[in-house]
Amino acid sequence: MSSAATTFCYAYPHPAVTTDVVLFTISDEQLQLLLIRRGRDPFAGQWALPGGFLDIDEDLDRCAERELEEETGVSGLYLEQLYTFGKTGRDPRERVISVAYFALAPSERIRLRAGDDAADAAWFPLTDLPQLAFDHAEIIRTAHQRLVAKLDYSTIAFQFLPETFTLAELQRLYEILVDAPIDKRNFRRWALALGQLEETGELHRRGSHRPARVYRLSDRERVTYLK
Amino acid sequence: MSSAATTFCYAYPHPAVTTDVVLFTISDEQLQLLLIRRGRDPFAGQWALPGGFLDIDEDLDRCAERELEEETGVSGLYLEQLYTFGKTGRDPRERVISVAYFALAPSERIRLRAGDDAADAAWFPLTDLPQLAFDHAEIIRTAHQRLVAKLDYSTIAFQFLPETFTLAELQRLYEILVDAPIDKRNFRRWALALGQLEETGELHRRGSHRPARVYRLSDRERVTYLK
DNA sequence: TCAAAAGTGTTTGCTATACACCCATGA
DNA sequence: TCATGGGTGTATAGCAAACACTTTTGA
Repeated sequence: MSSAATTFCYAYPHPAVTTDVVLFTISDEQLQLLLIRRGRDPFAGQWALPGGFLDIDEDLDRCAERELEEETGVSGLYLEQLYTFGKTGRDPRERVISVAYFALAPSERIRLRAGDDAADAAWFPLTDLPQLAFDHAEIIRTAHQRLVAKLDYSTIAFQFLPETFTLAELQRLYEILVDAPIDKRNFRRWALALGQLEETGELHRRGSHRPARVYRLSDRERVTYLK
Repeated sequence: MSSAATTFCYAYPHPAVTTDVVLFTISDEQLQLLLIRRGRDPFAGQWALPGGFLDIDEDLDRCAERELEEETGVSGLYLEQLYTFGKTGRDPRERVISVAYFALAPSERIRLRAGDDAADAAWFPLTDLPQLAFDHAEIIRTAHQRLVAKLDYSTIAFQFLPETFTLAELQRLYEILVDAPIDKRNFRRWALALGQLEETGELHRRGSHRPARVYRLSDRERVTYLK
């Protein structure tokens, strides 16, 4: 960032290290992810994952967290290391090792930051992505696979939920993620049996029909592994 | 390695990148892993995972493969990226990001290379490890967790098998890994139902009892995911 | 009173587990 | 013929999947 004339020298060549974050959310009844339009070369004007260079005295996780905060203004999102991408030639400037993370956000929590470093930031449906810079298409594929795999054996999807929600909303969330209808009675039995939902006592009145009970997660931070 | 007076300079500080490999095998009826005694500082004389610095024009996977070959003399082992460890201060010399891999070897395939770069190399039972350099104890913990998790939903354990084997040997392998006895009939039904074993036609005569049928994997490379 | 979504149990098939005896061999 | 490990089937319980009607509300 600072272009002082200082340089940093080593006895043998060092790669640069970055973190890139695949931030998923559900909005508009679709799985979407956050992309940034690049302001400068390489790939100026193209869309890319939010990310950037690791500070030399900064932990990897913290770097990913920071990138996420810079783009979204939100902290405390679910964030997990995904995979490290390091093929030679993946960045035309120099050798770059990218430690990729994936993150999940409840949709309404995020109001994208205007302006900032990145020229532009926007949500894209996973099914309709623009052309991407670097090997970011591959990183996204890997992240999506991981997300889908984890649906089966963890409660990770609950990280998409707002503070409070109804069982119908939870079910709809899962239907979007697995892209298939789910049986209502089986789903509700499963969800309640997890023992992680508690009723708020409120009722959600929406239209001319029976109101829905409102739930919250008993431990918002916790992602449990099933079976 | 070459201590020419050349230096490599950058406009901002770069961390070093290494790969470290957790190589498991089964031998002596125990899960064991390969450690190297460090020849030089830091941690000279202490045991550590095999690993080393990434060459600037070398792919990450290739780097891990190379380290493995250098230590064991064997190539073509099962090798998978595990996790990237990058806490500040994990190496006292400079900032080092380590991309850890885990690898599995059939026991008899490995004759450790004498001498070489590393002062010494040896197998240690997971249950009886020496003090370890850097954060390698944590890396090993992570690798072991991953191995155990994968037993449940993949055929990864087959990578521990020699070219040919009997069902009793396969069962014994699993019993060691899960550290519990397994029902013989259920196990054999499960193993054969996978459709990945083929009889060689040979019989294994060992002692004064009925000889065992000998099997091989129908596709040695393939690790399948169950369910 | 009607339309619309919320809420609720039971039956059925499948998969995982428990369990005990005969077989083939070498000594 | 005996000791040793190799090889085989069936019954049962627990879980996942299929399936339809009643309740509550606002208009």
